[in-house]
Amino acid sequence: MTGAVDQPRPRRGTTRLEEVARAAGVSKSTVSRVINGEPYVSTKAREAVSQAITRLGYSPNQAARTLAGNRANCIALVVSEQGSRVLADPFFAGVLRGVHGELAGRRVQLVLMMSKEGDEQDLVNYLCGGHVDGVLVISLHGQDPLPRVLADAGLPTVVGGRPLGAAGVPYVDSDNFNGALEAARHLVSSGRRRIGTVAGPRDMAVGMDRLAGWQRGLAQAGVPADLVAYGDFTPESGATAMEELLTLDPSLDAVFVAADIMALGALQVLHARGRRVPEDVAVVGFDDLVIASTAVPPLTTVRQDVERLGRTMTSRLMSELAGEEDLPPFLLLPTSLVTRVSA
Amino acid sequence: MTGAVDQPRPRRGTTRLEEVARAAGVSKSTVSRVINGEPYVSTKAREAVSQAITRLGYSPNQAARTLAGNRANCIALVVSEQGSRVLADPFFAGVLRGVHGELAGRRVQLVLMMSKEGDEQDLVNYLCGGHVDGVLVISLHGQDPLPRVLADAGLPTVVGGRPLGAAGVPYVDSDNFNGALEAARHLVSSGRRRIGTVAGPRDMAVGMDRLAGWQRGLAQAGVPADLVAYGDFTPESGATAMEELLTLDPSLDAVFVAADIMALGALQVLHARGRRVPEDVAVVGFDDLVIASTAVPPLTTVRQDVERLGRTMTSRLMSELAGEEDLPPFLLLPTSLVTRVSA
DNA sequence: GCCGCGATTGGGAGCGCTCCCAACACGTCG
DNA sequence: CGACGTGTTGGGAGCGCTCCCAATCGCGGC
Repeated sequence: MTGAVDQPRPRRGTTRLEEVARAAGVSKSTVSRVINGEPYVSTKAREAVSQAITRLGYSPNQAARTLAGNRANCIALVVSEQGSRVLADPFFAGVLRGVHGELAGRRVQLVLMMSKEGDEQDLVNYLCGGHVDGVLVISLHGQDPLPRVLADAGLPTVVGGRPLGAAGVPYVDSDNFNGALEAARHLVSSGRRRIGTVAGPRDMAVGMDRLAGWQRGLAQAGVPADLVAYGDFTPESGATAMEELLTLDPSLDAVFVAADIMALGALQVLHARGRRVPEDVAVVGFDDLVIASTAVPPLTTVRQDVERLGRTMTSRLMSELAGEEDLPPFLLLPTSLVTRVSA
Repeated sequence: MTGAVDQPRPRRGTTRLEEVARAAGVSKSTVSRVINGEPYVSTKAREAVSQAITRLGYSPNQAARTLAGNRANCIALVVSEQGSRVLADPFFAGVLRGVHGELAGRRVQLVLMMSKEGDEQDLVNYLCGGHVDGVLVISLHGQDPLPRVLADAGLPTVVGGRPLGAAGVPYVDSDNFNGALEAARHLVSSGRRRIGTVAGPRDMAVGMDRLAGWQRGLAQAGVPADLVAYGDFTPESGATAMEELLTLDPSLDAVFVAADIMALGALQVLHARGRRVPEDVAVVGFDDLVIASTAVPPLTTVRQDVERLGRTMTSRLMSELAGEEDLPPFLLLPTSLVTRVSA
């Protein structure tokens, strides 16, 4: 009916904890203690159990542990499906790698969930239903209420990227503001004076933070920050925004594009309009995607370490789950300017 | 000790099946039947239960279902960490989206696992330990024994991308051969005669299949297929291979690059060597990544639908889990040439 | 009017594990 | 010398669900 797995295959020949106990000549309790690294087990018993486990190829039944222990040994990574998929791809893959790397060695599984329009309630029910110990949310669009809801339900939650609609929920983000600030300074210090920006969407913190950094950088240098166009993290929107900027001020001599993927579109337009990069117009991107180095010309950009973002989110969550106190309400990861040819 | 979650929080206030039963005025059994869409429930009872579920926000405890039902309601997506990460990114994200989309509506969770050097045995133990009902493997490198091992252990397994080392395990792949064939034909029919290729690694089926398709295409036209250089699905390797080809035959007038990401490197080299694209050298890529359209010039390429690959893998696996018989041993998904500027 | 059979329902035994508690073996201390 | 720790062990009650089996309810046919 639901299309679920409905073929109840015969019980697989899994070795059970009890068999390990028998093989090691101890009780179930002792085996359990060894598995969970608890104290109060003699060295002798511990070794006997370890050997039995290896010999039998025993792997504890997660479902049973979860059920009995009231602990899922499992965290969820939730991705809001809304927002630009284009942005999502390399970003998401990087975060995922970080999350997974940080989880390696801990006996914690990762389940992946994507929130879709309409099934938010199902998602919340599931997450709050004790199936997971904590949640990592990658919130792509601004006012997503999900982190707030989860946190209010008492479920440990860490958000990737500053959430606009969930003040108070711990988050980890790249230092978008200072990255953009550095980009602006770089352009100013290389003698540019009419500096525009292709900003990200107004409803995303990442867009606003990079815009704010750019503004501050120009303001500090006494350069006007009036050339602003908005895109949505697609190449096409980058192209459109670039055309807007050229219309606003044909004498523009530099542009900070708030994402490499949009910078590709911008470069195309500059190319088509006969502007040489970097001679006529300098371009700085953001993210340092793989393709930044193969752009024509190779793109100067602000590097953010997305994999580290994933790792940091995870370790922050695990610390909370381990009961650590006085954890920071947010963490900002450093960004750095990568100078190539375009600026 | 293991760094696992070790704070046994107090039991969360989850509503249980029994409470639903009481609220609906029926027995646990009846509620269970409703949840699982089983027959032999009166309309009246079914409705009462449904209402109670909604009202109480009930979500069944997966751990308990798994434990009792001997069925995990969960499949694993395993990614071999080896192989090019660059290739992995957009490919992986696309597959994942497909898998997830296909799973939507089925009560099946997706857990993500990456195989790392050294912990293969743990992975196999875990997967074969009854924690998952089936496995999707994205096998990036050639002779990975994992699919074979899983299949031999009786665990339903579907591989994404033709596996070299696991004959007999069902797989889904894009039709790399015919895609490359079409690319070669396109180049021939546009008058090119010295056509090279930047092939993928020799130990990956995707590399060999695309190479074979290109060879066949040229052979059918009576054009020599002697200009071959190999890359590893990174832009840098694409650049190096392109230089090789130019050295092999400076009069080359077209190149089929077996991946867009390598094509970017190739374009850079052609640019640097003063060859105009497509006037002097035509370039066809493969994959149709987002960045293909923003390359300079926009890249003609063979499109493969990675998301559909993920969907197809999943539905194939679910069919098997549902006990369907006579399922195809493999499935090839069509590819199509997307003509832009570069060829 | 009684029987049989299909449609429905309820009861309860586990699934494999964790965790609480009691039991025991040694010391040491008063 | 007995009371009292500290370290170590085993036993057994559930965790929330599924699934088997038995009980019940109609209802048409003989």
